[in-house]
This record gives sequence, C-alpha cells and structure tokens, in this order.
Amino acid sequence: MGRSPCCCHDVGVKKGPWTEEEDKTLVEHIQKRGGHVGSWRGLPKAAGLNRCGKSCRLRWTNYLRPDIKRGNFSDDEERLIITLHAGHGNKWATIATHLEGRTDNEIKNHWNTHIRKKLLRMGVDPVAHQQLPPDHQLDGSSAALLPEALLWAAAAATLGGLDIGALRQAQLLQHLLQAGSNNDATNLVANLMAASNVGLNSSNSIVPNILLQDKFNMLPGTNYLQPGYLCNTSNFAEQDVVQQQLINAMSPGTSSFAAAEPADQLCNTAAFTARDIAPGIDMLPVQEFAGLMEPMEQLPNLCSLESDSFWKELLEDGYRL
DNA sequence: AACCTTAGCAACCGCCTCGAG
DNA sequence: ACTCGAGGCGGTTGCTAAGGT
Repeated sequence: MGRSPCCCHDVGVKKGPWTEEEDKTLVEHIQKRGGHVGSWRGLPKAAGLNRCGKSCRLRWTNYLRPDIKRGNFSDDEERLIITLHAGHGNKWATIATHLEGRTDNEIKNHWNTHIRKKLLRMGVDPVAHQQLPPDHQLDGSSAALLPEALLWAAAAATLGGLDIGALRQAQLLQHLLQAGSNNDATNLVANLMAASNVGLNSSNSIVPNILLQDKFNMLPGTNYLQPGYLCNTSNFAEQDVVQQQLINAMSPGTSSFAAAEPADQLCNTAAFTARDIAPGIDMLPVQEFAGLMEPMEQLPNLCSLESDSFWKELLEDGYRL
C-alpha cells in the first residue's frame, strides 16, 4: 500500500505557530458549518487558510475546540493518567478518552514533563510501573511519597487491561488512600463507605475486601470480615446486604487509630466471619486474590503486614501516606 | 546585562489504520 | 481482495520563557 503524499509537503504552505487571525478564520469557518468539518484536506482552501489540512485539524483538536479543558491537571487526573498508563502504555488517545476535555497531546506532554519525573522521584519506574531498585532511585527526600506511588503503580499494573470493573477497583483503592490521609474517624468512615460503594457495586469484579478489612480493623473494637476471604458476588442484592450490614455494624463513636492493634494481630482474632454477615455469599480464599496480585512482585504479601517493616510502619502510622 | 541551561508545550513528521470504491 | 485517500496516532522537534551563572 503506497503512502499518499501529505498536503503538508505542498510548496508555499505556511508552517509554525498559528496567529490569532488564523485561529479566528479556522474557528469561524467550522462554526459556520455547525461544527462539522467535512474534509480536513479541503478545509484550508474553503476557509481561505494557507495551511495544510493536517495542521488545521491538529490546531482545532488540540487547541481551538470549544470543549477543551485547559489549566493544571488535578491530583485525581494525574492518578487516573498513571492508572491508565499502566494498563495501556503510551496509548495517549485511549487515555484521553477517559479524561474529559483533555487532549492526547496535552496528556502526553504532561506525562513527559511532570508525571514521569514525579514517579522517578518517588522511586517508581514510569514504564514498568514498579519500584525501581534502590541504586536507581533519585534520593530519599521523597520517601514519604513512596507508599502511595507504589500502591498506585502496583494496582494499576495488576489491573492490566483496564475495563470498567478494573477502573472501579482503582477508584476503590483511591478512596482507601484518601481515607488514610488523616486520622479523622468520621472522614475515614465516609471514605470507606464511598470505597465500598464502588467496590460492591461493580459487576463481575472481585472486590479486594482484604484491604477494606484492614481498614475496618484499624478501628478499635471492630472486626467485620473474616480475614483471608474475599467477597466475590456480583449480585447487587447480596452486595447491598453486605453493605447495609457493614454500615449497621459500624460504630460511629470510634475516634482514632492511636489505640489500634496491628492489623495481623486483629486478623487472628476476628469476632465473626463474613458468612455471619451475609450467609450464602460466595467467598473465596485470599489465595485466589493473591493469584490476581501475582505480577506485583515488588509488593509484600498483603496477609503478612506485621512481618514486613515497610507495611508495619505504614499501618502504625494510621495509613498516613 | 549578557549568556547559557532547562522546562514546558505547540506543532510537525511519518507511519498506521480504516473505510469507500 | 486490493488500492487509495483521509484521518488518527505517537514520537520528536523546535520555539519561548524562566531561571541560573
């Protein structure tokens, strides 16, 4: 298949930065046609522009389009980009479809100039989305940022080919991280409920309740889920039962993490099982979840929190990341 | 003040994919 | 099944402004 010559090679076609006048001409031409461009190749002549069609399309889609959102990227947008990048790689156009008002070019530029460097500073390989070996990390000054970066990168890498369920799981993780941002119990409960909403409502996706369980266990006197088990139901009615019973069981008077026992210790003293909460719901041993997490070689076993100093410190710090 | 370096980003280039004929 | 035109995409370039010496 022979490649057609690009109109950009035409002699006399202007290149380089667009002037205000050119922008105005292009916008007015497209608006006159009700936003419908038709043929980009034929547009310059029709609009009276000395540009190639490709250049016009690029200028319109990346800059002049009315629905483009400009300005700094929010933390949420950055997290989403990292998550999506782990699943899709440099498929900027695919990533852009998940960020309303952002163009692939803008996301690509932001990745290369900001996010990539941020991840490197945090000791995370921006390509493999895994922790870099110690001798490849920049310095220890950003060590406090490592847990969040790791969790995000690892979760994203684990999710692999992203689908709606996977994205919801990523959101769940995000809520969990937000829940750990301070010691306010009310905020924690609100975030946990938000997290469980995302997880429990996702159809055909396994909700990592082991993570929720650790969060719940951080509240004194609460043990809601049998450690080592996951809720694997996609039945909304059953999910609602679980959720309602979790909410009912939640004791609102609990205050801080300060008196919380280490998670593993609590794991061994579960007050009642998940089957007590919602009989009939299929529960899977955590080993199956561990199977899902297999690619996360850099992460410690989630059931061995107490034995790993990194995670132990993280837990004792009340998930303050 | 002049020069150099770096960061940010708009725009370009060339290959790929898709759909009509 | 094949060709070809057109749009889409990702990598890269080059300009500009800000910061440093």
